[in-house]
Amino acid sequence: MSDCEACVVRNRAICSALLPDELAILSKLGRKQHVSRGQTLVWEGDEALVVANVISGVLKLSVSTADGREQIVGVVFPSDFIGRPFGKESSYSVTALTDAHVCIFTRAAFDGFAKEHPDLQHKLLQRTLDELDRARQWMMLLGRKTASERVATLLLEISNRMGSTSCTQILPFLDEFELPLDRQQMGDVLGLTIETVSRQLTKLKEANMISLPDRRSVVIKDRHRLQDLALAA
Amino acid sequence: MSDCEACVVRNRAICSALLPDELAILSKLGRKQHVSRGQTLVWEGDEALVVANVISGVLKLSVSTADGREQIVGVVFPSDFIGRPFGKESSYSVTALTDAHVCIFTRAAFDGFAKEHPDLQHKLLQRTLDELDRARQWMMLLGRKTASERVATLLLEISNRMGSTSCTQILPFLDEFELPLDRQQMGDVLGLTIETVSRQLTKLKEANMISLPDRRSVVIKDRHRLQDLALAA
DNA sequence: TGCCGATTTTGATCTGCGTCAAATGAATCG
DNA sequence: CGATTCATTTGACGCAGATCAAAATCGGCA
Repeated sequence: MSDCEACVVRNRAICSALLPDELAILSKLGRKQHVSRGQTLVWEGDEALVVANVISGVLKLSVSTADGREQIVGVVFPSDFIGRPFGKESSYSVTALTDAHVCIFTRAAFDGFAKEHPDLQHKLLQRTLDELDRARQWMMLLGRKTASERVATLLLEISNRMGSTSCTQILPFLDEFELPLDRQQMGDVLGLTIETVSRQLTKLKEANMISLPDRRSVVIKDRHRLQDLALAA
Repeated sequence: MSDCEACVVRNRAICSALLPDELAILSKLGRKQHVSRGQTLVWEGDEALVVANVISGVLKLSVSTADGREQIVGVVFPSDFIGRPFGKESSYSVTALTDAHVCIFTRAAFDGFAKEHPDLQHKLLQRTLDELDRARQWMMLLGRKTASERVATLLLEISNRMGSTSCTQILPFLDEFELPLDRQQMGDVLGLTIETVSRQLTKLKEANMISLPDRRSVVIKDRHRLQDLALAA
């Protein structure tokens, strides 16, 4: 793999737990790979043979039923970690929502390296704990929030996640951003249909909380009111 | 704390990662505590000051909205780990569903010990990854499954979890068991109302997939059909 | 610039589950 | 052992969001 020291996510990915010489060893185990929008990196139910760091782009983690219903169970951004180290088949598919670059490892190679590097495992544990907290917050959304609360929550969540990984790095969130998801995918994250998502967006627009310059863009015009709605107060 | 070597969950809890002399040190940091049914160990939003292992009993992890809606985001059984090590406030409450015994540590003491014991952190990482997989499967349930599919899934899940922690230890699941949840709590796990849960149970009973000897007992009479329903095929 | 296919929005209608209310059953206690 | 209380079930009805259908809008490309 090319130079890790120059990697744009060097300081945010789990690699930040490593010293330069350790990083050099790890870099030999992985390789940089391009993933095109729509391409699936890991299939639900397959043995998880690879893990990866996201360098650029956005990917979804999704679960499907036999009859074709889909639920997106996670969205990963640059510097996030993908995959299931230490055994087990993957319980979800990983698919690129935008063109992406990932830094990919075979699970066997990564596991072996991780065993020898407690600091890396510590970083991974913290990340996994954070991810679990996020998943649980989302369970509240899916189990108990109304459609408008769900859509408001998603917009704020994306605003926050995109902000913290934006090039500027300074803003905690962005008031204007491009959605990495289309309407169908927003429905799949929120447990709603495409029509309901569309209707709720129109309502938020009419209530002057947001505007929608084009189908992929969102401008948050009244963050405060959007937050009140999202919190389900 | 009393003798860890004799602990009933010694071989299943994260402590199994430790050697006898390490265990002796850890045991000095914690203490055994009784928690009565209904008692809350950790409050949502509070700084997470304790972590614990469950020795006996069942506890729920729950999230609430300002206006009183509740979602149960996890149910923990004997040998499971509770809490959020390494900083952060707790994003959920922990409350006993039955009388319970836990082996409790201050977070500071546990964090310090864990830092020195990579094997413990490794165990904790695996457990957290498993928990995350379970949470994501539950997101599919909450986002996309119908009421009857949800109830079927819950019954099978409890059957499995209770089986693997039962005294016999041999069975992968139990066909007869006591529910640790009442109807309201089942609704709170499933994102349904108490009435819907009750109606679906009646339907499953009428379809001869289960029987309900009393309000807390369930007998699975046709696991195969129940599984088909749960899988949403 | 104007056409074509895909995405999104909007409209009309339906339905699964929620809400409200009452009846039944099971546990506790004097 | 009957009275009280709480949990659960059952019934009637309403509504948020799903479904089905059509119109509008956007993006790409010749």
